Amino acid sequence: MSDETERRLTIDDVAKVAGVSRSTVSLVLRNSGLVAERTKIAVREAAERLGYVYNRTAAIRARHSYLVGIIIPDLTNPFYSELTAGVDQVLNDSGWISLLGNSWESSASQEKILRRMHEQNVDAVIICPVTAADQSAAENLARSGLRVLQVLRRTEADTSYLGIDYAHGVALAVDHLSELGHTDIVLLGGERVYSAATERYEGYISSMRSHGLEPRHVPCALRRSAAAEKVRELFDKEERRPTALVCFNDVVAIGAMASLERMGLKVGRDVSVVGFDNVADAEFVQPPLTTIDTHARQLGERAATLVLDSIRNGSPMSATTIMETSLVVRDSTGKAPLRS
Amino acid sequence: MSDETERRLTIDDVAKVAGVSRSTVSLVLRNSGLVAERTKIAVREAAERLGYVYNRTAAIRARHSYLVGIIIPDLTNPFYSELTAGVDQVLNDSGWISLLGNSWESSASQEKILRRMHEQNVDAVIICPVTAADQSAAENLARSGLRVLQVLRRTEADTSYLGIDYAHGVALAVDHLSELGHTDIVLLGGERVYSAATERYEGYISSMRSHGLEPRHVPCALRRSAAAEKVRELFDKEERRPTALVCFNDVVAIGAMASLERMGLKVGRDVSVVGFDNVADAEFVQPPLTTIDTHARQLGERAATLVLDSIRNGSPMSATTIMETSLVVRDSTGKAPLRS
DNA sequence: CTGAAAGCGCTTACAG
DNA sequence: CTGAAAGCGCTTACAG
Repeated sequence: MSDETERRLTIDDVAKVAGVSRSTVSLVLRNSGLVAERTKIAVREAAERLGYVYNRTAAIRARHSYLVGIIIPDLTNPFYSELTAGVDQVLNDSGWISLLGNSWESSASQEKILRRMHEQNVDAVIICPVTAADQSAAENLARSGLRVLQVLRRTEADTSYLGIDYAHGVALAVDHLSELGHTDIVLLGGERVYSAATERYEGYISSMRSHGLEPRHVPCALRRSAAAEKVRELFDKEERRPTALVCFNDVVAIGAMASLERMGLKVGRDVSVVGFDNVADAEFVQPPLTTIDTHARQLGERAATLVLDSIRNGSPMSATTIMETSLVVRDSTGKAPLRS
Repeated sequence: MSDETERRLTIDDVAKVAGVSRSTVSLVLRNSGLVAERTKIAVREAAERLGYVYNRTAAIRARHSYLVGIIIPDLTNPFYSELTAGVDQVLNDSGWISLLGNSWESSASQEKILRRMHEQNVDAVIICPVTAADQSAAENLARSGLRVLQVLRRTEADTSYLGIDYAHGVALAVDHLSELGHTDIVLLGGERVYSAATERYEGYISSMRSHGLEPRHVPCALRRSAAAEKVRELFDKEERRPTALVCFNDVVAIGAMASLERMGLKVGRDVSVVGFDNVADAEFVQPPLTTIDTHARQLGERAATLVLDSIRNGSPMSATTIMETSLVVRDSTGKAPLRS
């Protein structure tokens, strides 16, 4: 049928075959109400028969690019892959497609990705900004003229924000442990200073205070291995061993649990551990992890929905949306051991 | 500085300020060697000062779109998120950007994504095709004129392929268990028929035979919960309990282990479990999981590299590339228990 | 080395 | 309802 010369078919080819003008084909392809039903059918048939593929790239005068960027710091963290899957799902269902950017917490690569997405003319970008975001990065974000929704972390940049009530989530964890009789409850994780960390921290401090307990924060990097090591140090010396750990997220909790088991401490009996996120594995580690569910998938879906509504209506997004968390009790938490 | 009327700046604006022609600006932006150094500097300064952002979308005559699609069946599986992170990394480093598509194993949505990526004029697509891929989907893939690289799964579609030596990987697992004295070794997982499943299956069968052992395959869906349930059924009755499980992947293994522990069986002593992939959590579950490392990240990097080389040189990709796996021994495997 | 002109494959008024 | 013309913001020969 077609020659070797791989020329991509154009709207004009379709027009010729269908016996209409280029404008009419264009209208049909975008499903305009202006065109007669018969004409539509003829055009669609011609396009189908020829194997024509619409070239959105050439539609530079169109209102939308149907591209939305999603920038996250670490796709490898199950929380973020879940979030990304949620975003992608909703975008796809609506005819949009996601441009992915994994920044690895590097503000340099975040900047690069952001610019490239801008160049590709994205209709919006959903971004969980890197913790090290310098002022200028934040400024650029707001000034760019891009429609941007920050998620999970809130920087100086004056854009819309979709977040989680971290403070309340941590309070749920502390309340749960306090009810079980724990008094030495350590907050594990979070070295850097950024909103998602300080909100957790403040939630922890104030809920410890409200129970009349003395807070203790042990900062650590958000990797399984770093958490494992920190916990080893923490329990190495006999004195001041906490009886419970509130972890920054499930990844930290899983690292911590592995370390405790290796030291011969039984999680859920000798030491209680609470995670944060309710990642897919949380239910299947040993013992199953008590955690604060942050509903990653729904969060992603929500982010995409907010952004799409705004794109389609040309309306601004609501400035701030906060989602609630919930406590999921499993076996990694139990009654506080008796004081020895 | 700029008015309210959010008109995006064009190359002409830059040209005017820099005092050169539009063509010259275009050449500078693409870093052509044709332009004098002084001119380049002047143009770049003007662009910078104005805050001009290149509009790649309008460059419809350019050779590349700088977009590469990556389509996977489940971003939520840590293996795929690792793979995707690898792809994204390499693409970003080279100035490309990834268009993400999560098909959720649905061939309908795979088709939609593929078409949308084609419409967006991607330079290539890296795809792990859905298992249910019908003939027509595969045909389309090959005929589309798109540059496509299939990864992990090989369909009828006649495109380049980057895969893993699954058969050998499974054989490594069986050899390991056989050396530990196991004879009742079950292959757990893989219901559907597609290359990555049959290759594992064949590797299992032939290596069991070579050890003079009787193979037994227990199909099950590739989710933690499904695996947990299948294992419960399998160990429910006293007779014919296997002493070792070779799992389709780590997700299955983690589900299986959770179930065994719940039944009071000690993994690594009563039952040995081998996973597949060496996912990040494998090292941190209890007990740490013996598994076959499929090097997901490197695989993704390799896929991106193959595709980029082909894009840049306009050369075809090598038809088939197969990567090797390696055995990682941890505590989930141990000597076969004595026959009771 | 640089610019004027034509072109890419669409969309958008506008006329009928 | 449909088509001819102009336009989008770039790139690409081509001339000098």
